[in-house]
Amino acid sequence: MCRTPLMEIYNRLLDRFGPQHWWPGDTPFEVMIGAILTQNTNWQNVEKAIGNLKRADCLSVEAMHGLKPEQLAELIRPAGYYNIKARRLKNYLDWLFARFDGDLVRMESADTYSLREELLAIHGIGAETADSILLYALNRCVFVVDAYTCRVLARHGLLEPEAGYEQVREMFESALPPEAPLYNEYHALLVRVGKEHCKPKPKCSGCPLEEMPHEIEPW
DNA sequence: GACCAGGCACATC
DNA sequence: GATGTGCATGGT
Repeated sequence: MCRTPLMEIYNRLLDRFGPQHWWPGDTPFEVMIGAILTQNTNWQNVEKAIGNLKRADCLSVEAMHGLKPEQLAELIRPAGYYNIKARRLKNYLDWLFARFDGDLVRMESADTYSLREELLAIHGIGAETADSILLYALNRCVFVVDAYTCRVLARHGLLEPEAGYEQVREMFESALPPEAPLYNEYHALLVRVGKEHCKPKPKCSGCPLEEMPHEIEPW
């Protein structure tokens, strides 16, 4: 059994919270759209926006691509930053059509890291959004780092305060077996424990990582 | 009313 | 390269 600190943390979180069944989304496309809509936004607000898109029958590659930016903005208004996000969604859809003719099946055949580079080149798609799409929509073995990941690890002294996104991602990917279901569950668990026990302020309480075994130390 | 939420791009120094 | 700012809704 793998006993690295990061695996130990994972096992603790899984014991405490159980499987999180992420990402909430019915289809890979819905997951992709949710990844963009949730940028710096509460998931509850994203659900309202996705609900609007579904009711308008616009939660498909073709339908959304056919919307004008202002129409899309109105539908996603509850998710906040709606003008910016409408533009970002359009940029993503434009790329999907330019690169794969809007066909997600064709997207599946692309290499993970060349796909990652292409996603990062889209205006409005940053590292976390790209990796969320790769892991949660396409089941690629890429660890998603987010604000919760950094906050939880930093709060427990497991991260250098100045660690950047790529550094944290590589830390996880080099410490864990390369299994997408593991990455999926781990990130979801970090969000869960972050939401419930690691508020920005005051300090966290009742966190299952508070009483880590002695052998688990910062690296 | 203040704070927070599963970022990102851009301006400025 | 580091730091600050705009983008915006909705829940607590």
